[in-house]
Amino acid sequence: MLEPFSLLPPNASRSIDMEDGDILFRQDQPTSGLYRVVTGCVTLQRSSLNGDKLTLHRAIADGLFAEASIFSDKYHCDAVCTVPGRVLKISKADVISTMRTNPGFSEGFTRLLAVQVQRYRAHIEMLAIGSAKERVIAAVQAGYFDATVTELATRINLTHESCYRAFKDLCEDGRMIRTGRGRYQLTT
Amino acid sequence: MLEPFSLLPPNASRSIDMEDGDILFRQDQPTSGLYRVVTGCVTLQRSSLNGDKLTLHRAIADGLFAEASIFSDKYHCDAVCTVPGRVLKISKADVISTMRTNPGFSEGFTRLLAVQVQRYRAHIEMLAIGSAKERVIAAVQAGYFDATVTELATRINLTHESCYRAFKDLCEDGRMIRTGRGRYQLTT
DNA sequence: AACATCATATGATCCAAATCATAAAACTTT
DNA sequence: AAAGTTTTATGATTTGGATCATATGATGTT
Repeated sequence: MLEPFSLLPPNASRSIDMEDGDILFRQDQPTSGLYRVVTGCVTLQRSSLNGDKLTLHRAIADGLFAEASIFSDKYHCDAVCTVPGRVLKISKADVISTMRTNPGFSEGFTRLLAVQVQRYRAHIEMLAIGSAKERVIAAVQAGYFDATVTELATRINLTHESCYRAFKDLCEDGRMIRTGRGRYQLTT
Repeated sequence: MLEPFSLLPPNASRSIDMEDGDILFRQDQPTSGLYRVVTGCVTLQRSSLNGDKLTLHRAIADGLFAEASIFSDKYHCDAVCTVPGRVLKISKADVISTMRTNPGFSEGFTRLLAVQVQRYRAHIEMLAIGSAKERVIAAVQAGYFDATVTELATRINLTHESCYRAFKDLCEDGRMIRTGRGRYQLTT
């Protein structure tokens, strides 16, 4: 995918190192930009009236967050660093002005969001699959199994134990084959 | 939310009645537009090499689908009617030309997608909540409980039985109150 | 080289949600 | 008014995934 943010002026983004617990923005603060995670993790959360926190998103490497801030006066949640690392802050003013002057950027940004919508929908359908085995199959078909079994498991709301067992059972069923330690692939 | 599609020329969309099993488009067909469901349900699915189908999305009343077709030459999945009803087909050519000539439309469309991304992320985090009771609480806080308990249950991947029991337990815990038959609301 | 950490892997046990069953109230439809 | 359907509701039972425990190979650090 073409990266629309490369079309922004060179000084539109700023690198920010973050420590555990650092707050990038708070709910109701005026919006100043969107972010891209380079390393680490940022958790977006909203505090309810009584005090308990609702996690809205956890952004990890290469993930954008607060895209909607471009269209809003205030951030609608808090952004807290939960794994130390680095983020790129992308200036709202620059995004807006570039959107108005550069149709390529505007279209690229819109496409990027459209593709994300597509992926999230597919992901939500995958999470609706009741059986661990079938969910693992769907996830592998969707190309989710690019790294470790543990990471795959977390992504599809399974424990790593259940995920290993699903792989094992699927191999016994002949629907997958073990190609090495922690390596499984679909048959057919 | 402002409805960007109201900015399209009057003849940009076309109403289509659909019966169960009707196919609105097939994978690899050239893209001609995106759709809005008026009534009924359209399932987007991709057929894998062996033959079994992977559901990517089920669009219901007021839901848009195939937004990414605007940026793609071919549909990347099949769209099949699974509950009879009616859809509005929105012409790709008109969307593209309006995006290029009307900044308000372009911005509105982008915002619409950004808000959807936001919602889907929050939804995915909600589905990661292990306990039925906590998931129900999060769903109610997010404003999901606007209709029936059964509908809420389906949205958050619970059976209606488990959802009723969660409500009951939460009332016993004093975290919710029953305000009538099938009516529950948060305390605090 | 020694040590720590992480991913892989599987066995044993537990438990919460699914499933199955039933029923009454509410609401459609005929 | 009767019949059918949907929603609400809860009890009994089952089961699949979570949890807990353990171990080994791989990787990374001092």
